[in-house]
This record gives sequence, C-alpha cells and structure tokens, in this order.
Amino acid sequence: MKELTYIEDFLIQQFQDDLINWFEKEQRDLPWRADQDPYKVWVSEIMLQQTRVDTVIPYFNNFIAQFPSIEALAHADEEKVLKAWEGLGYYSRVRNLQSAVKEVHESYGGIVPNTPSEISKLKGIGPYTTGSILSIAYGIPEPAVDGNVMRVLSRILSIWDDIAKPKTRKVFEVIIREIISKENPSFFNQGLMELGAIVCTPTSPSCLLCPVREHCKSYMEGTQAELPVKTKKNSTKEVPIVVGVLVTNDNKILIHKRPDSGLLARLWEFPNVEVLTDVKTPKVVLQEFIKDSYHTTAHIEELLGAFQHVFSHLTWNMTVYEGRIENEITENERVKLVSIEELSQYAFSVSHQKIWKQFQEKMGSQLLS
DNA sequence: AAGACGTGGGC
DNA sequence: TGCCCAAGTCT
Repeated sequence: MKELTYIEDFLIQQFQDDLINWFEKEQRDLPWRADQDPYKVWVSEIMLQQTRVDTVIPYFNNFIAQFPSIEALAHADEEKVLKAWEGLGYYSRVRNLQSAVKEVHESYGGIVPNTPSEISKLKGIGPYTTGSILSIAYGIPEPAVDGNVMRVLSRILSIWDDIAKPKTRKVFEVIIREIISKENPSFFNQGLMELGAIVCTPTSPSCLLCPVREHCKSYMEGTQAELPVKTKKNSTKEVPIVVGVLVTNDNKILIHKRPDSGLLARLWEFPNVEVLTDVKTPKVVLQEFIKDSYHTTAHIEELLGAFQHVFSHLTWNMTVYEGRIENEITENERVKLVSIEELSQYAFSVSHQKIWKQFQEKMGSQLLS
C-alpha cells in the first residue's frame, strides 16, 4: 500500500507515547469526558460535527439532563428533541440521532453495538463517528478521521493530498490503522483531535508547544503553514424571501412548520415565501401568498425590517412585515395560532428567532398576553 | 464526486 | 466586511 511509504521511518511507539502522555496531562475538562457511557459519547460526537466545543457544551448538558439515556431519548417527543437542538444547526443530525437511538432500543436491547458494521448502519453515523464511538466508548482500535486528524497528520507526515476531496479521508484511515495505539486507541484518537484543536490549529499552529514536534516532518521542513492542502468551496447563492409576522384579533401569532426534508426540516417559522418576481413588490407577494395558503386576507401594516441570513450554502435576503389577520384560520399539524408564551415551546431556526426578537422589541407593550 | 445541510466566532 | 472555519453525513 503506497500510503504506508509515509511512515517508513516514523517512530510509531514513541509517537504514541508522546501523544498519549500529552493528552493525559493536558486534555480539557469537558462534560462528555466524565465517563465513557456509549450513549453520551454518541450524543457528544453528533453535536460536535462541524460545531465548536464552546458552542456544544451547554447544549450537551441540557440535552443529557432532558434525555439521560437511550430509553429516554427513544421515548421522547420529537418536538421537545428538536427544541433542545434549537440554534445548534444541521438539524437532520438530531432527527437521525433519535431515529438511530430508537433502532438501538428496539433491535439491540438498548445497547449501542460495538462492531463497525452494525454501528455504521445506524442513521447519522458515518466513518468518523463509527471510529470515535468504538474507540472512546469501547476501546476498539478503529480510525476516527475528522478535520483535525487530517490537518495534524498531513503536517506530521507531510501529506499534500487535498483534504477537501472525499477519497483523501481513506488515505488517512490506512495510515491510522498502522500507527494507532492498540493499548489505548481512545486516548490516541482523542489526543490527535485535541492536538488539532488547541496546538496544531489551522492558522498559526503553536509548534513550540507541540508534544510531537520532533516527529513532525513539516515542522522540520518549515512547511506547516502550507499544510493541509484544502481547496475552497464556491460562493453562496442569494435568495430573496418575504416574511410576515401576523397577529390575530385576539393576539395570537400565526406559525408554520417546515417540510419533513430539506433546509431546516420540521422547524417552525413565520409565514414566508421566496420572491420569484421583480415585477411585484415583496409586500404584494406576501399578501398573495397568505391568501393562497391560509384563505384569509392579511392587512400588512409596516415594514419590520430587512436583513440577511447567511447559511453555509446560501443567503436569505429577508424582508419582514408585520400584519393583522382575521381570526378565522383553520389550524392543523403544520399551521398553528399560538400565544406569545406558547411560541417559546416551538423550535425555530435562528433567522426566525431574530425576526421574533425584532418584532417584540418593536411592538413592546402593545401586545399584552 | 459534489452539493445540501446551520451557526457563531475569529481575523 | 467578508471569508474561512469547527470533532461530518447523506444523497
């Protein structure tokens, strides 16, 4: 295997010892490190996907307090689960997590499986999460190759493959299988990630503080700032959206649940529609949308504001109006009229939370509950 | 393989 | 301000 030419003169045993000793001494005190409960390891690994540690900590504590076990999450109301994830992003993660937890509860007697083939069949568990759960919760020497690991190893071994390419992950998995500690795969994998998080950072790595500096080829060559090679993605598309915060005569707010798949699936939001024309004004587009969707006439009062919301792959250019509607809307699974207090029980995306905040600031005391 | 899928922080 | 990033997975 040509990948292994990277480690022909690599001191594996000494590298493992240096890395693991450093991790034992310097690891951060994080809530998911209190024990190795496979369920908690699992929840933390899902939350940490593409998400910063500091962001995850309060979500993790709250989530485990509400859903402390496989059984608790398996039986939980999806609405409450989504609410516990509100603001974390990538919401399909939590729907897949609950779905997989139900599968473990029903098909594995509530025990997280400990083989790569079984665990990787669960929804939301890909190659990285398979390796992280198996190594951290069960001490099984499987590679857990994430962005940190690719960055750290590309520097240590001077690997110039583009880490943005899907196939590059496999190169690192082959190498990890050769160099992973069979005695302590948990600390080996976590050590590599921790090193990437606090020492071998994307920009300006702290090489002088690095416990494995003497093993690092790019440090020897002075190329650590050029690695890893990572091609960048395309810029995002802009989508104009018009939104209405609509209040009934008895001060209820109209909210709408998003579809079961796609962007922000199953989250709640204020009525909105993409503005596909530049002939009609956003206000007119909104009025027609409300008439078609809810069979009621809205009296759009004034502009609440206009702002941008940037996602990873697109940007919403939002125009937000406030308005009044007659109290004759038929509620159903996806359309509800809620009081101000009730509204806080529903999970909203951040963009619509911002809208609600603006609305409350503007309306202030006018809306008494 | 490449694009969908969120958000907040750092420079 | 704008761009890149942060413990990926699914289609």
